[in-house]
Formats: sequence, C-alpha cells, structure tokens
Amino acid sequence: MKILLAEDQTMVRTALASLLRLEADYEVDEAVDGAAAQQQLQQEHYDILLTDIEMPHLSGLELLQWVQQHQPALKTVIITTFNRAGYIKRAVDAGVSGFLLKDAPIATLIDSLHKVCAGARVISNELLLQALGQQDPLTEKERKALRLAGQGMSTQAIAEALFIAEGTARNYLSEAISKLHANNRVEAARFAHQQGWL
Amino acid sequence: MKILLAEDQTMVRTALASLLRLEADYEVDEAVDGAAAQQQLQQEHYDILLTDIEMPHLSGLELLQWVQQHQPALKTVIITTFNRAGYIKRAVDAGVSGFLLKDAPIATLIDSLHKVCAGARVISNELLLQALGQQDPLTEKERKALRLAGQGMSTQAIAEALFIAEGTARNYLSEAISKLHANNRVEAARFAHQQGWL
DNA sequence: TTCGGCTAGTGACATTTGTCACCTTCAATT
DNA sequence: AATTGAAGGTGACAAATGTCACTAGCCGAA
Repeated sequence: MKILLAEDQTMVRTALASLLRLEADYEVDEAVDGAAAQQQLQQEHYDILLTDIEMPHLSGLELLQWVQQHQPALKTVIITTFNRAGYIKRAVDAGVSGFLLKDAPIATLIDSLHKVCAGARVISNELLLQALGQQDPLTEKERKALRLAGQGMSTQAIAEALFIAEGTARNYLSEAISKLHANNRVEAARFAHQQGWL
Repeated sequence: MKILLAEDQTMVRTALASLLRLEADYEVDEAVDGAAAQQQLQQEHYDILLTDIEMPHLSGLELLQWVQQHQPALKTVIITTFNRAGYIKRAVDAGVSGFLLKDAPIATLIDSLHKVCAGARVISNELLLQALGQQDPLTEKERKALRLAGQGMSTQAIAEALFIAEGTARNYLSEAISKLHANNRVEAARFAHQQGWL
C-alpha cells in the first residue's frame, strides 16, 4: 500500500508518517502542501491520498477535486482540525473515501486506513448528518466579498478587487449579513468561516 | 524521565506520545488541555512539561506562569504552531527551557527533549531575535477592546462589556489602529493577533 | 410580443465607525 | 499651594458601513 500524506505542519506530518511506517506494508511519502502533493501524484502511483484541508497554495478540498477529475481510482482520506459542515459536504461531493477529525486518536486513523484499503468508506454518521444540516446560503459574489471583508479590507478595496461599484459591494455584504443573521460584516465573516463556507 | 504532554488536538497528542514512548527511558502522560495538565502536575511528579500554547480553559502560557510560581524546578518546553513574537517573549519571561515550532520535524523535538533533559536550553537564536524585535505597544484596555472588536462586536457592545462609554471604546480602538498602522479595527485585530498580542 | 420573475447592480439615506480637540482626575514636582 | 504630565474619559464631526427602494437586463411562459 503506497500512501501519499499531504500536511503542511511539519511536526504533525513527520509524526504521522513515522507512525504509519511502523505499520507493516505501508509505504509513506510526504508532501508539504496541496501543490506539492499534486505534483507528486503525477509522478508516481499511489493507492491512497491522505490529506489535510487547510494548506497553503492548494487546499485539500481543491486537491480532491483535481484527483476526482484526473485520478478517479485513487482513494482519498481527509484529516482536518475543523468540524465544519461545509468541508464535509464538499469532501463527500468530491467522492472522498474517508473523513476524519484530528480530534480522534491516532489509532482511529490507522484503523480507518486499513478499512479504506479494504474498500470501505469511513465517514461517521454524525458528521454526515451535520453536513446535511445547513446549506450554504451565500452566492459566489457574496462569498468573495465576505472573505475580503473578514480580512479587514474596506468596501472600496473590495469593490475594486471584484470589479464592481462600491454600492454593489455594500449590497452583497448587506445581503450576506442578513442571510447569516449577523450584525455586521465581521460577525458574518466569522460565522461563515466557522461553517466552512469561505 | 517522566514527561507530561499537554496538547488539545487528540490526533497530534496521541501521535507525539506514541513516538516519544518509543524512545528508551521516556514515560509519557497526556493532558487534554491546560487545566487538565495543571491538575495532573499537582498529583504526580514530572521532570518535563511539554505543552502547546493555544488550548481551551488554560493556555500554555498561563500554565507556564503557574508552573513558575508553584513548581519552579519543573522544566518546560513549548511546542506551538504560531511563530509569534509575543508568544516567545512571554515564554522566555516565564523561564521556559525550550521553544519549538510545529514547523520543525519530529526528530528535532526528540533531540531537543534530550538536550533539555541534560540541562540545556533550546530556543533558536532566530526566534529569540524575533521576540526582541517589536514590543507590544498596546495598553491593557486597548488590547481588550481590540480582541472584542475582532470578534465582530459593535462599539456599543464593547463599551458595555468593558464598562466604559461608547466614545471611550472608540478612542481605544482608534489608538490601537493608529499604533498598529492599520486602516480599521479588523485589520488592527488581525495584525495584533498575528503578533501574539491578543 | 408582452408579461412576469429573476439576478445584478445602483444611489440615497440612516447608522456606525474613526478622528480629534478637549475635559477630568490624580499623583509627582516645584 | 501651584504646576506639570500622564491616564482615563467625553463629545462633535467626518468618513465608512448598512439598508432599502429602485433600475436594467435577461430569460422563459403565455
């Protein structure tokens, strides 16, 4: 079983890789971010891609979409810190084989990998139910505006970045604030981020 | 050598603990957050406390201060995700024996622990220099106001939370914005957070 | 064609946020 | 006692943000 592990935090990556290598018949390669993983996947054949979500250059979710299009036979397992409905939904939509929280002990990870090897899908019902819970109510434009606002950009700067009038940008933000029942753009951005919608 | 490992992410904690246990003569206990670690320290004797910073209930830095007062002989090592000058400064002030970024490979952690056992201090010069770089220019009031603002609270809500007039709250924020060369409260809060000042 | 109904976008207005000059208060100095 | 200066606090004004009624364009149905 050849595994590619994509995770940007070096200590976590090296620790997980060391432990997986202790298991019989696991060969583990490491990638420092999504982009590196994508390159590596094109050069060698792997059985399983084990990846974090929040990484620079190319997020785990973006990587998943790429895999789905270019190497649909490759099995994928997500390990992530954040229990965000939006993440789970997008991962499931991209045909992921496993979805694990870093909140689980390492034994669970190893166990899940065995199951995935055997052809099973391991996503807890609890997580799946959550994903079906709230749908993301934001439009693409609203999402973009909100993301920039959350970083402290002014309405004017946001308008320029999105090639729209200032008033329009304010409108998008206002809509987003209202949809998310927030009181201002910062609250709205925080909430949306928490839900994995940004 | 008896080690207490405090880290809230279960997968990381169990993975590190497993690896450390593979080393000869390390006995490792685990604590799920700062508060749990503090309790455990009172019940048993440890040689080294290895702790994360960002944890619920009691942060690693708060834990350090407690250790300094109650068990000054205990050696402490910080492992943290974030390279924030404020963190390093506070850790050094609290007499830490080691400061490592999760950006380093696991081998470095093991190596550093050995050195700390032997009585050395392991904090890279690079990090120390950084810590001496910028000083936190915020007053306590400014810091509190900025923290709340960063969470999306309105000026009025902040004023109520801090028992001050609305105008005063705006003043604190304005001062903070100016000191940090930001354009608005959100940018200021992000920057301060990045520096480890919140 | 004409009529909705939908989405994208705009501008005017009210509210909130940011700035600044200016009070207090209180302790240290003369 | 008078003076100074620092820290906490206030209020008035300008600028940015949030809201809302509205226009323009673009389908698809009658």
